[in-house]
Amino acid sequence: MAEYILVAVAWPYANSEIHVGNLTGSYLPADIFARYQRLKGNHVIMVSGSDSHGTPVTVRADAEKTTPYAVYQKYHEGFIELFQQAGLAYDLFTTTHTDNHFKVSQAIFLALQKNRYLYTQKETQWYSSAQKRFLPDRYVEGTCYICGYENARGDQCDGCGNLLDATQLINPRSKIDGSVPELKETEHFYIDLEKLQPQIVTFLEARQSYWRPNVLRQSLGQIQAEALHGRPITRDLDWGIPVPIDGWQGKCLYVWFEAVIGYLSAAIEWSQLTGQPDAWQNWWFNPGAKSYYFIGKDNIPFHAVIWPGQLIGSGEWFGKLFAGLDNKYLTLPYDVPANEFMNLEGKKISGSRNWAVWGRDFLSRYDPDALRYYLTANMPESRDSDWDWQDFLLRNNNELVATWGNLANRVLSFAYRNWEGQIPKPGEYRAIDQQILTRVEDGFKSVGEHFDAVRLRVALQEGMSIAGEVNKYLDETAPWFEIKTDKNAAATSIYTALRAIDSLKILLAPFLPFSAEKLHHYLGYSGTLFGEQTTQLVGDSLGEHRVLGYDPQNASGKWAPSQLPAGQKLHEPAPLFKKLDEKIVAEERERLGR
RNA sequence: GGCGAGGUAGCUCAGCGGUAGAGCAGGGGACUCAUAAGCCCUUGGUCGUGAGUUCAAAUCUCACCCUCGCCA
Repeated sequence: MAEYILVAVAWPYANSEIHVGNLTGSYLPADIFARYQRLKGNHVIMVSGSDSHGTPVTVRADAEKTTPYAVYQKYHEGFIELFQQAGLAYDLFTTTHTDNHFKVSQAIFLALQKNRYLYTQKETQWYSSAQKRFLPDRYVEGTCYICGYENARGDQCDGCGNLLDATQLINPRSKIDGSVPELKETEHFYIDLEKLQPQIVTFLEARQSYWRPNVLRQSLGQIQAEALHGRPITRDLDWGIPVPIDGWQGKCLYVWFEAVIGYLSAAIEWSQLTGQPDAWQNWWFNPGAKSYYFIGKDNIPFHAVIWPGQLIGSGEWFGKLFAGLDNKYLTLPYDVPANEFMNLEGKKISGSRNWAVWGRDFLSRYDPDALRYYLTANMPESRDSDWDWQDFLLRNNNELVATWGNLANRVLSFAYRNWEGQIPKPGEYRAIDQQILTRVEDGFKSVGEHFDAVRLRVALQEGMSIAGEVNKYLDETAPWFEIKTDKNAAATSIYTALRAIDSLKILLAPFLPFSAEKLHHYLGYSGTLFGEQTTQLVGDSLGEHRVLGYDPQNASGKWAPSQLPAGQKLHEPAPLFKKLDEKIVAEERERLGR
């Protein structure tokens, strides 16, 4: 029976470009997983969007003498362009700056309040009278009250490494304009995580048998070591979602609180845009639906602890307030397969120092499947990994091109040339033919199991090792000899090999969608394996936002072994991948850090 | 500072109590359908450091060092 699968993907912050570390950390694994689930015939929605609010966007806007709105729009457009080029097939990639998201976030806030999981608390914070706004801790600099270091940030001192209480800084000054701030009292809403803790623990315990150990320790382990405490969910800011309470003008929901709600609001927006307004409930009000959250390790506490807390705390009230339905509870995360980080040439990726491989820049010189292959083969699933240009070159040339691309190409071109451009008709299968076909067909089970457990590296490895065995099969049957003496035997070998690559095409399609479509075409099929990426401009009271979508209508790929029909007309084949020149290694390294 | 993850062949990683494994790179060989790709054979490691438990430790315990994340 088809399952409802929600693929929830981290929301990129709309104040910087996306680099390969971001891609391999969450966006790419999510897409690979979603494509697999689509091939399986499950009901998949993959959603995310630009995280558009918060101080960093405002600060950049000030620096560039523009508006936060313009800053977020600029990066948002760039994200959509990149995701199209990289084949990241979101059912909806939207933004947090929409009427819909505002409404949904406010409803979650109110539901938490109805259930008495919110409280307010007064505190003092640095206030810039010059700018007429409160300053977040990290935008205040001053002398460290512990070590005397003069350029300590409000949240942490780079001199002694201690975390600081910003209000105790000596000689404070605004990092934004250098003005001297003053302490001022302010009041904020808090989410009562202490009260939610027992339910959060129950939620985590129910999932500990299959969650990744690093995720479990950062969530359940952390809580067991140290109890949860309340956390502020509002800020003194005007760029964001207003607190939906009278008398709270000028305050907004804290970004971390509202951005995660995007997983829910994006599903709702997707329903509306596709003309099925209640469809989101199949994922969000369905205890049988499975939601997978693809995020980086820095986000584990938010997704494995606090977000479930927000959902649990909303209880029945979200359904009542937002949809007028009783007795509906929001679906809790099924899995949070968080990845570690990717470094670059042995050093931490740093955007500000340009120590990064940027997604769009990379794709202006190389193909998306080459990127997807390397990032999957090297995905930081269980520990930090490293992007190394030499390694990229070697893996591209020796694995992707040599093992898989060359296999497809040698089989296709041999068939095309010797059987008038058609799939040859095989004779009786010999033991060796049966053996390789069984091996390939078993791949749907073995690779599938790895996918189900979100072990993408191993899934790819298994697929590639099957490709290796088909190469061996060809060497053993040697159809280029057979054809000289027994064309029928050669036809059997080549048909078998074609059928094997037809299956491998599907096994590898989630990783390598562009070349899989090419191969699908060369093999003479007319449809496409996957649907199409689309964009559209949506208007609401906050302005216009472009969204990236996915139209599955023409998707014909199925997670099942090949039934390749003999006699089918082939299209003239060409290599699936490009071999790269050794000189790119030095060239690319030269660009870094400049 | 507290919690957590990781440190195994040149590179990427698996193994997690019982004579060190895979892929790629390196070396050699037979072939030629193929993007000089594929196939066969092969070199290579005192498993971060030090100590302990055990008949036996990469695998368990403790300390320390290095990298990374989270929290206050």
